[in-house]
Amino acid sequence: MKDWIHRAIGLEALDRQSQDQLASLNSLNLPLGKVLFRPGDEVTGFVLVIAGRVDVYLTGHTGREILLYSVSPGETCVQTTLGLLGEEDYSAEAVAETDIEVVIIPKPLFLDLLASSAPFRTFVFHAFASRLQSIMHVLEQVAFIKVEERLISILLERSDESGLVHNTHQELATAIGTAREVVSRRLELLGRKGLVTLERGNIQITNQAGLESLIS
Amino acid sequence: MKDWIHRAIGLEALDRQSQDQLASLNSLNLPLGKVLFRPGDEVTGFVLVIAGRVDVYLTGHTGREILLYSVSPGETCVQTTLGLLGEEDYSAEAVAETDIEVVIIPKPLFLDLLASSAPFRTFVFHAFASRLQSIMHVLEQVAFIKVEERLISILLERSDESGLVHNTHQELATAIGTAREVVSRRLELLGRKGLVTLERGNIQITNQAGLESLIS
DNA sequence: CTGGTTGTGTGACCATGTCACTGACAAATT
DNA sequence: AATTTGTCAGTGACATGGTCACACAACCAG
Repeated sequence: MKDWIHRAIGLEALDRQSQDQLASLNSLNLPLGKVLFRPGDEVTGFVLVIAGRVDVYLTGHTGREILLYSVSPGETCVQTTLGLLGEEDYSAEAVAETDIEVVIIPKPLFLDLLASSAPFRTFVFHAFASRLQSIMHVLEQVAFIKVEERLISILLERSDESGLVHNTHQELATAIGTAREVVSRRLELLGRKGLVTLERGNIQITNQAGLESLIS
Repeated sequence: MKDWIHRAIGLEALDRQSQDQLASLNSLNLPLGKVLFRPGDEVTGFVLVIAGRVDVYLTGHTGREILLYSVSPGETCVQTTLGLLGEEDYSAEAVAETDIEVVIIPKPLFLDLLASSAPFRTFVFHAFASRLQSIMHVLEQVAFIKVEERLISILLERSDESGLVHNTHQELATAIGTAREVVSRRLELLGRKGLVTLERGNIQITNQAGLESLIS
């Protein structure tokens, strides 16, 4: 039994037979910054993240990007599933945000498992459902929620215990689907209100309660 | 064998056993305007549209709405699948845009079919995949494409042979995720350019080529 | 015909996205 | 140590888009 199966959160519940079928696959280690796929690439297998984090972005023709979702260990990239089931090529871009370890299940084995293993099916369906949910959430945010609110949410979400957010303005802008300048201006306003302090490359939250009171 | 199974595009390819299991269900006729579900409703079954059209909207807190997708005969509402598989309640609203005929497959039977019938599984997966794709398309439009372009697209898409679009400004606004006033203004501009003429309740395209030249 | 309802037009105003820069800072190189 | 290069952040000007508050016109039912 390959080590990665034990470490693949969500898969340890798999039936014996499926585990055996997966046992022949080896996991790959890839470095931070590695692009797993780009728009237009053909889908060749089902990507499962074992360790690290992969972010999936949608890119507009202007070059602006928006974060669709992050893939954590034990999760899969739905784009992949989409391609395998719907015969569509990728329309988004996936980038390793940390060093990562992934397993790629080739299309034939994937389809085979899907047909033969109820637990695997459940795993795939649930992944699918939760991604769709989260993409709808992104859509809701972009379509209906003001930048300030989205910005505050992402700041709170990404801050560590001491309230430090280690992100550039550009990264935050991408995460919430707006332009860098807009983030800069908003952050400056939040700074003036005494809620955050700014330095190159990171933002320090100085009044978390104050920020929380500004969102829904 | 119930009549609706013959008329359910996409399901006639189903295996015999599944058809038998479905045969006990009756289709429902519902009138235009009927709300199939609202945000927060619990998901009780898998909804399959046999005839007519159902539109699914996402509603923001401001009351503004955006069209996620339309469900045509033979298609299903993914929201439903999402709820059945992910245990989430509905987050969108589905409204019958015409008189409709639908079949509701109760959750237990749905799960049963999913486990036992490969064709049914394929059907569900493909529906799922294509919806996800289309929702990503909506997100892309809303996040990156200007209103004028989206408006022209929807006009061309909804015009009949003679170039008539039978929609109110509000309906168009909802379809592309903007406000009615914005549509009114844009249409007026298009009118001034001699590309369309406006009347209460519909828009007549007078220069299709001209419109087409304005989009990507 | 008349009052209610629905669809449209408009001005004002703020929020956001884009463009074109400037300057600040840091790491790598002379 | 000085210089170059690349990344980050700040800023003004401007166009587009979203919201609010109305006015008004067209339609429908009684």
